[in-house]
Amino acid sequence: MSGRVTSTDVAREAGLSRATVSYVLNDDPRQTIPEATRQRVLAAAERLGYRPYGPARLLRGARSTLVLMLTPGLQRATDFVAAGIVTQLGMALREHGLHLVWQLGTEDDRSAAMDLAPAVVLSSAGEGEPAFAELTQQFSVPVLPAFPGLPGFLGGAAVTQVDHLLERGRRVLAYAAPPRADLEPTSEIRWQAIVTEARRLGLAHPVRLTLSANRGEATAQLRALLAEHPEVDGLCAYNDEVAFTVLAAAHDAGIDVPGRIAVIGVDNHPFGYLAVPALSTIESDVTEFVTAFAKSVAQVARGEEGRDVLLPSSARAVARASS
Amino acid sequence: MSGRVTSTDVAREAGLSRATVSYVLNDDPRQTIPEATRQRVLAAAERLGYRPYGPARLLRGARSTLVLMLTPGLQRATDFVAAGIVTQLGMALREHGLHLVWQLGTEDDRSAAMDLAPAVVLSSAGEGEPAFAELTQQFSVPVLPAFPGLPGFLGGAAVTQVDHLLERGRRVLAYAAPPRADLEPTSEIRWQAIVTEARRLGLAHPVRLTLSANRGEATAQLRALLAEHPEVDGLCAYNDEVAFTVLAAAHDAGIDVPGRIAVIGVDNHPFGYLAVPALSTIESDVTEFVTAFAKSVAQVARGEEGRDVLLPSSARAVARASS
DNA sequence: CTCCGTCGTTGACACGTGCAAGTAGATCGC
DNA sequence: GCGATCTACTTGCACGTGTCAACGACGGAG
Repeated sequence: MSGRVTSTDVAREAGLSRATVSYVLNDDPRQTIPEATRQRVLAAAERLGYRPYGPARLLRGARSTLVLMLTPGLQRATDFVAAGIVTQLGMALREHGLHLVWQLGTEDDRSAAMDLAPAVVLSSAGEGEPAFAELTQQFSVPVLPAFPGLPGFLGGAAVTQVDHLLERGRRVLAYAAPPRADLEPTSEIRWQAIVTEARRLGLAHPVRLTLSANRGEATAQLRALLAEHPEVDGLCAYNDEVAFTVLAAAHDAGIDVPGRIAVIGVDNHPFGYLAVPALSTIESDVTEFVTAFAKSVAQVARGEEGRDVLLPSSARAVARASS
Repeated sequence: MSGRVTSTDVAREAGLSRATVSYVLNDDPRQTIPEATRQRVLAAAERLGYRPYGPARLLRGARSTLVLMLTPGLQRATDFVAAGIVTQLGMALREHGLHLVWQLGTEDDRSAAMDLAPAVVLSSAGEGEPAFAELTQQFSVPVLPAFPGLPGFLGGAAVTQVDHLLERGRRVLAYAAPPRADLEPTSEIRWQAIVTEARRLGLAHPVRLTLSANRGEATAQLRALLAEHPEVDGLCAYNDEVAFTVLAAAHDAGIDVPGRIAVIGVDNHPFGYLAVPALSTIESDVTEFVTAFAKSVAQVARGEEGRDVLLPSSARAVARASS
């Protein structure tokens, strides 16, 4: 590396020592520096385009400003919820002087974070999972769950779905699960929450259906479901994508929504507003979570014990034409 | 930092010098090391859980394995195209020994990359934009456009839209632009490509419409458009989100799609398959771009001159019920 | 004039690593 | 038998930074 401008260069340019330069640029309050030399250093630094070299200051013992977020890839369109949280979190952390960087892909790639030496690592793996403990060991850095309290968050949305359909006068519910096997754990949480809430409200035990991703098959499945369970009049979908599948199937089967059956999704995907009929859904306001979580992460980054923050377990129904 | 295990610790544990430890762990081919000591070092390192400290090796002059991607936040659901490219690129770069990290948000935050000292920076800003030159100056690191040849990419999709509608027997086209002002530059590229292709094919000059995000307003707009231009029988949407708006408006207005007007979007959003009617769209295969681009980035990271790689300007029509 | 405190500045060290150069001891060539 | 080569290591420097302790100058107090 020949091209790097070091603080030694600045010192030479300003005709001062490197120490003085360092004191000026970090404006160390314990040092008294006359305005004249201050300006001299600043001018020299500006002239040379000096930028302190991160690795060197880290080596010296400075705390990193980096927060590393580890998640699997963004394959599905519905991952936009997580993407939104990450985006917001990045902005919130910036106000604490921290910088969020995001690494997609398999989490077992340990060498990744070596070069960047983050202050904190956020992992999408839940706190209980084995991958989590492994990470803590791998980095010599605190590891936090990226989405703490996720089960409550997921369950809360499902509960709100049931409450909303009850308000709309529905009494016998179905649950549409996604076809992807890797979503099974989350789907199970939603399903259990729906079952529990239905029981609490004195409703009939809900019917569960794993909906095909194929439109024709989904149509047949929906027809069969309503034939077999004619009393079903409301449907909670795993998320808006599954809800879209239900709407498409209902349209193709000539089933009236919400006349014959009411449908509600989760996520408040922007396309839901444009569905036929417009899709009712559940929206979760995560802004207060994000700000609280950012503060907690900042504490951990400073070496303190971070306060526990959980994703909100309450959610809001967005009522549209499909329910 | 008390807790860090250094190579000195490993050396002491193995009863050898630090240099030997370094040679073993980096298996330096210029050194001959007997298997016995080799194992001794490896065992000691394993026992202590030693992980070399990235900043220190960077300081020593090692090349960083990090590639920093800078883009604005992922707000809109349609950003999933970019998200997909980023995900794929991350995997491709890993095969070159590089690690992609992604920072969302405003690009003017220069201090961000300081701590992580990347080998290359990828900016979503186009090569021509002023922000681009600024970045190159700010980092002392090569900056590449994250999506090179974006105009051709965008135009190619639009051209394919026109060709497809012509194949379907449509002769007079409309173009539906998005309401967001920040998309205007991209939208203009699409519009120009459509105009040019229509002229080349001897079609009438297309009609341009900036569609409201409000469903009711969009319905009125679409009605007015078809009343004013009764000869219009095909519509190219800016992307699938706008196309969804068109489909919703057509449904609400009682306009038959594709009977009265054929509609085609861009992006191949997964929800398009579930639209009413199923949305025709344009799909671009970026895998060969991604692999070629990853190779180019790896060259630049090694200090060589990277070969120019462009996003594909050709695209494929996905024909569904809406056209 | 001497002593001492303050101000402004500097030399020197440490952080953890990679690698060039050097060094004992063993082995080889003649 | 003795220098030359080779093996298996070690000593030591450099990377760029933050900061402690020291140091000269200077001015005021006695």
